[in-house]
Amino acid sequence: MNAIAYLDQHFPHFEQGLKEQIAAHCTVRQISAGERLIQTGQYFRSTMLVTEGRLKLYREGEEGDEFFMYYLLPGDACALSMVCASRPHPASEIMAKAIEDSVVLMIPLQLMESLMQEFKSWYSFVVETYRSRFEELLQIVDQVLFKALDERLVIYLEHQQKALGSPQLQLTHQEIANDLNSSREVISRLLKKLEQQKKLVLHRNYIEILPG
Amino acid sequence: MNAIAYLDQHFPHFEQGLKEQIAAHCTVRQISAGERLIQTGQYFRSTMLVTEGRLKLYREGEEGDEFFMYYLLPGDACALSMVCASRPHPASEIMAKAIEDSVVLMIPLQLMESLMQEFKSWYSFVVETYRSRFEELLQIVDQVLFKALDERLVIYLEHQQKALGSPQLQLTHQEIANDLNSSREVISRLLKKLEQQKKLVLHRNYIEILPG
DNA sequence: CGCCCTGTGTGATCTGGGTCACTGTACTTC
DNA sequence: GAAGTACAGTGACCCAGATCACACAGGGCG
Repeated sequence: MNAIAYLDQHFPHFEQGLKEQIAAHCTVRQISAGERLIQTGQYFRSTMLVTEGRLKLYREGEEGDEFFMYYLLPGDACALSMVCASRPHPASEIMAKAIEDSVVLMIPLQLMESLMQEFKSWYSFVVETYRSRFEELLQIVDQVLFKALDERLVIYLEHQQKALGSPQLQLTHQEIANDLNSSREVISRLLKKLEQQKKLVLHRNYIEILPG
Repeated sequence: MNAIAYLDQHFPHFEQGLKEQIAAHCTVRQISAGERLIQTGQYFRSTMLVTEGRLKLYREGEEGDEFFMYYLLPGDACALSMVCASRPHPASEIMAKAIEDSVVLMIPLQLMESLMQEFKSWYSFVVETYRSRFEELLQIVDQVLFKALDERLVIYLEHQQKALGSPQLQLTHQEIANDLNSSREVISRLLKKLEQQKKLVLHRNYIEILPG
């Protein structure tokens, strides 16, 4: 599948000319499940549009802790690759990992400015991407600040359900603990509590969210 | 003082035409010390440029908790007013408070897009503002996530010193506790510890940061 | 001067959640 | 089917930080 076809499929609201320009200059990159896309401490040289698969975006702490922030799904752009990219900068401090085989279009940064000026739909897309990531980040800030772990866990599970599009979540307790920067035992206990409250059922290797 | 004069003083890198356009459409707003500028739950209708004074920007939790995020100083723009503004949106969930008598230029949102297209210096300014606030927010996230309170307090004090431009910080322990979403007693104890480490001297109503 | 009010110091206690040390249970591989 | 290897459950313990309950100091003001 070529760049234009991907763009048609996941970015249908882009003008034709915009799609052509992107296609002419971008490179299509395949990422296999488990692979890391952005490494902490690495420069950006391109903006990324996700067209296939599912990526998880993490914030990395200094001691190698990883904290899950959000998913990138087809049709999404990595706001960070736009933002941090805009000028040379020491370290990105974020990390993206593909959890499925994925495809991203890499748009060289130099193109950004002219696309912004030439195409209204690109301008709005970029601004909207900024806006929504910014807001997401704000959400994260006050979850971490103001909410206890049990509440954060519930929100996390809801997120997963939405992003994965299924009430069966293929997650181990250990993974959840990593994503929330907590520990397995604590997550196990909290999950058990939620099970008792009939909000979910625990199985081996997956969790079933009950509706309601 | 009129808008052009303010712009000349604090935004000298703007093109002349840009300054004129802004001056022609913005309104100059005076805010007195202690006044709140943005209320949680309120829509934005303009982007703000700070030209005088000092504003503190808070994130508000659901139960009325306030968490200090950063200062807005002359020459700064409120990234949030750009971001959230870009489309009607339920609630801002952030709050700005003037700690000195301040002046801001309010630029109507409709102007944004044409300014972006017409003026390179405006485009870079906006992108750079996004970038730096985004990064600040990321810093905040991992401070809160990965650092203990004593370390966060040190960072906070450094911030204050930089933003206020003086090693005498006119802050009560209670204020600091509010800003860090902690409690007075804990802050008092930690400050005492820092005093014992000769990093600062505690006085009534102000804290003196020792160099080094 | 005594009164009050704001800011500060300090101990006692409580609790969420992290850590340690296990046990138990499925599933895989040979 | 035995052994090894993820995953999951559970108790005991610890600690940062919150909360409570004070006591006290300085500064204004009648």
